[in-house]
Amino acid sequence: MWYTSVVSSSPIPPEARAAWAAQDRQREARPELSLERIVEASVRIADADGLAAVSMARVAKELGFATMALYRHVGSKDALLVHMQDTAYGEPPATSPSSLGWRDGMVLFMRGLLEAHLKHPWVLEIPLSTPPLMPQSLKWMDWALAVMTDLPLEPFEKLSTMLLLSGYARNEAATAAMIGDMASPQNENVDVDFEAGLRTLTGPDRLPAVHALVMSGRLFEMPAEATSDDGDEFILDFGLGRILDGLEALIVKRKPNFPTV
Amino acid sequence: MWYTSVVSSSPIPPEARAAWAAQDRQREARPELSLERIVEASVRIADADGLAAVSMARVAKELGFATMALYRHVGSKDALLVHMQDTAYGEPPATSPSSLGWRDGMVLFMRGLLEAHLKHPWVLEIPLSTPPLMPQSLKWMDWALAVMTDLPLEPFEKLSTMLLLSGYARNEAATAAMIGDMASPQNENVDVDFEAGLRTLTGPDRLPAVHALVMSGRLFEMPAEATSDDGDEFILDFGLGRILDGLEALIVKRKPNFPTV
DNA sequence: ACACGCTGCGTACGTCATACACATCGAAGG
DNA sequence: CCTTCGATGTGTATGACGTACGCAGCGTGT
Repeated sequence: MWYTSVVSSSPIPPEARAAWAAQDRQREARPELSLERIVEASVRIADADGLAAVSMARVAKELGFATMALYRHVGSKDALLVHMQDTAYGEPPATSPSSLGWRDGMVLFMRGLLEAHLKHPWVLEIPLSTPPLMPQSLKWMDWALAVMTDLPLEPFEKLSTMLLLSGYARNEAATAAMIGDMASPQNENVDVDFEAGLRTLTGPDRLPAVHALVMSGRLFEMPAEATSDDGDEFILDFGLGRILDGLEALIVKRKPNFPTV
Repeated sequence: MWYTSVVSSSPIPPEARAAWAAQDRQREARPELSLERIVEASVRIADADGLAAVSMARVAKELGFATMALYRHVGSKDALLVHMQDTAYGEPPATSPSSLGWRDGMVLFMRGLLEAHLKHPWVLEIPLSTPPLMPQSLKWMDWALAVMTDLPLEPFEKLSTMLLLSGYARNEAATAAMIGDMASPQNENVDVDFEAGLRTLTGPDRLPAVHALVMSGRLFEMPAEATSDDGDEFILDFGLGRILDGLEALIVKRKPNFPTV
């Protein structure tokens, strides 16, 4: 209290003070700290150097602020991670969901989420800890539910379907990160280490089923038939095809004449 | 060198030295440090106090050794986490996989893995970073592949199916941890917070599809029809049913007469 | 003119993984 | 029996990290 009054009558003349203040303000010409800027910087760091490189200190330095300044906007590092996660999902497809058949729509949904995960692989290191109530999560959710509007499914079933496919996308991304694109269209790009590992760890008596599989020599061979026989579609991920076929089975059981596109 | 000779002719008489050595050996009556004991202690701590409580210091104290002693057996904390993860999976079902129909078998596979995750929820916080070459992972994999031995599927497809279902189990566990058993048979035990959150965050213009769904008031109502009409099966998780139906569709396309049990 | 609240800052603390040098001990080999 | 060696356990020290806390400066409303 008395300290401020001392400062106001300090040897520093008011002009000098104003000049310094202006300089300070210029330094504040950096666009001001905000949650958005913090999250965006964190995502940039994670994209470049991995999630482990995202420390409060590093993020602050990236923005030109002191470490503790971040806490005026984020609460905790865990909160920051949640924001990063949601940001990484990005926007759902621009295509209007109502303009698509349910099958194409759900494929687009899953593929879009998968791409988001591949673009920001570090999301896989952030555990799913909160219910999906964040903005981007909800936008994707809304998009998927819009695709399913007319399907003869209960609300609960639509929600489950959406969770099934988003979970599948996350799993595919994790599998891809682990094994190296085993399930991707171009089947050449296979991490041989996994197969070699299986080969040395198994034997006719040790994990015989795995052994038989890996010894077939065709573990990473895509069945030619797997190309969609609907016509012109490209090769689907195996699991995605199964899930959608299973959904279709339920739909036609409910409404035999329902269009299966 | 000279130091030891000084010790051997130190003021401490040989009897005393022997006595002290014996005492030391008694102290070593603790069963000796080993990878197994370290992992087991870590799992115990995680089960009791969560994964965050698992620090090298805490694990060492639990076993009565010094912190750094652990590094003679584990290499790094990340390695320890991988071991914990694999341990948490436990043993695959005791039931012989060949004694089961493929559908029952795959249900058992998924449910077993799901149970393992629910018993050790912290596995969800450990990212899947290595290809599944650890012992328990491979045992589960072998069990699932054994179930699928006679199915008319390519090796690649069997592997994909197994990954699809194990990933689904992990997702269900994550969803259960987040939302609170939404997809479980007893539909009473629902985390209302999620629904309430959706209700306040959405509106007719804001995320309309989600809004419509949550306003139906029947979001967490299980459709009565979802009880299996195959006969005596209990209510399946929705997603599991879809996946298996999709698999069945592929199977009957390959071999129309193949038994669908 | 002053008080208040908001934002940013600097210091300080406790925790963590882990590098490194050392001690102990049993086994091997002369 | 003495020496050597490799394996195992220990103690200390370091650097990074998240974050509690109190202060400073600015803008706004009285």
